[in-house]
Amino acid sequence: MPAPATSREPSRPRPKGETLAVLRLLAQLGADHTAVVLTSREVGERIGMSQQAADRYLVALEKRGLLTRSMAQRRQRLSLTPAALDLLRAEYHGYRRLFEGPARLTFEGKVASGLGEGRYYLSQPGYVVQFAERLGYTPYPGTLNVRVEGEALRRVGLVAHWTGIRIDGFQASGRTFGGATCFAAQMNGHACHLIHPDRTHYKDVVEFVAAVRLRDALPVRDDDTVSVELQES
Amino acid sequence: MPAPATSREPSRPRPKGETLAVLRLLAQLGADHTAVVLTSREVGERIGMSQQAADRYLVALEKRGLLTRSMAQRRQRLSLTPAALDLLRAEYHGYRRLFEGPARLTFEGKVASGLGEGRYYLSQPGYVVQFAERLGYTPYPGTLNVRVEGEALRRVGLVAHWTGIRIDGFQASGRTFGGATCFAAQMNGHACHLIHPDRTHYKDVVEFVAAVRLRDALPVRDDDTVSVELQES
DNA sequence: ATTACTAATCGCCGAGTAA
DNA sequence: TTTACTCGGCGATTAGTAA
Repeated sequence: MPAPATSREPSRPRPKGETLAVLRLLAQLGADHTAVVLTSREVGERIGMSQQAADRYLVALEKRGLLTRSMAQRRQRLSLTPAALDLLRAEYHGYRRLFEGPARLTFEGKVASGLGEGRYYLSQPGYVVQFAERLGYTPYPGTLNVRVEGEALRRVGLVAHWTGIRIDGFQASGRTFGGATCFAAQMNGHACHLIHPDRTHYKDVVEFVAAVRLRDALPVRDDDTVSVELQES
Repeated sequence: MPAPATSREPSRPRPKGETLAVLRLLAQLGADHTAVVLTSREVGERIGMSQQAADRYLVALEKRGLLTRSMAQRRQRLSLTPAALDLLRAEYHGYRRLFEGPARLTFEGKVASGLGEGRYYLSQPGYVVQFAERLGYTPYPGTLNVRVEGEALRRVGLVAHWTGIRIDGFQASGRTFGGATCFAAQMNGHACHLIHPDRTHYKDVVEFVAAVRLRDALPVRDDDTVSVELQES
């Protein structure tokens, strides 16, 4: 019998030991946006470990795809990968929440027409039962898509690190349906939820569900600009 | 021959292993403001370690003065000490600076008369030479004291975690002069520096130096309200 | 000088268990 | 049940070097 599908997909295994310290040091020295020239000895000194240990961390980080090393025989040029920055940002957000409380975010976007996928997914009982239970309502069977551009897109990407309401993936009809995380939102003042699928590949469109058909309730049509307020839970 | 006095006093030894993870977990569960009842097994589960390892961490944290445990024989009530929160806040600030850049802070306070100590310290050559070299000017031999109250006092306390311009301690005339950290500031629009001595015991008065006598340059007198803008470097 | 391998050592983890 | 000790094992770290 397989394990229950209650696993929380987006909670990565916590990086162990001084891995984060090394990544943070490199980021502080600018390896997040430019290549940085450092010897393993220098890295070790700053973290408080031997040259050998520092070197092993650097090698391990490269193997895990968190660090790019271009070895110039003498010295190595180090730069962090986007995955490493994601890791650091998740860590940052964990601390931020401690001292600043749940995050909020306001952005604007334009209503876009989807491909009708939303209706298909939101008619799957596996999703409906979870939405009803965890959001407190049965969503209207269809999503409202909002296209986000430019700087706002980057900000909206931060929700990937937020804690929200989990919707678990499941198997049905011989295929797999992925999980997602939901965040309470107000669109033009109307309560709804942003749906952030686990398998998101940095799109410029975000999806919303609500108890009613948002296009009628707001009301809005394609290309109308809407204002969204998000709240971490 | 002793080591050069260039040591940076306020950089603590980095906590090792999963110490920070345990502290952060406890803070997330509310141990920062209330006592939290948790078994060592529960702590271990959440961090991903055994009951024994978690227990060792709890015992070690208590020994280091970071955690208060009131053992009720069956279960322990855990609460973090201010020192632990300081540690977490320092960690938070390190990450914050990565993603948000140097911190800024604006507050108001009232000009207060000091005890004339400022003049004494600022006439010590050991300080003067460092100020001249690292601040870029020879300060007027006297500090302007500003009294801060209420919520602003808490915010000003955050500079303890900032990175600033170091002034190192030294020995002279048979006594010890402590180090300090300086931060660029604007008081009522006039450039100056806030001096944060290493040995500060949460006072409600902060000291400023400038190239000229600030009381004349602004001008201000005792009990006048001044507005200060701080900038991390 | 570097990086990074090997060997010896250290220390942390988890199992077992006492109180 | 708890907390928390001892002990065996193994992964991590450092010293010594090779390249």
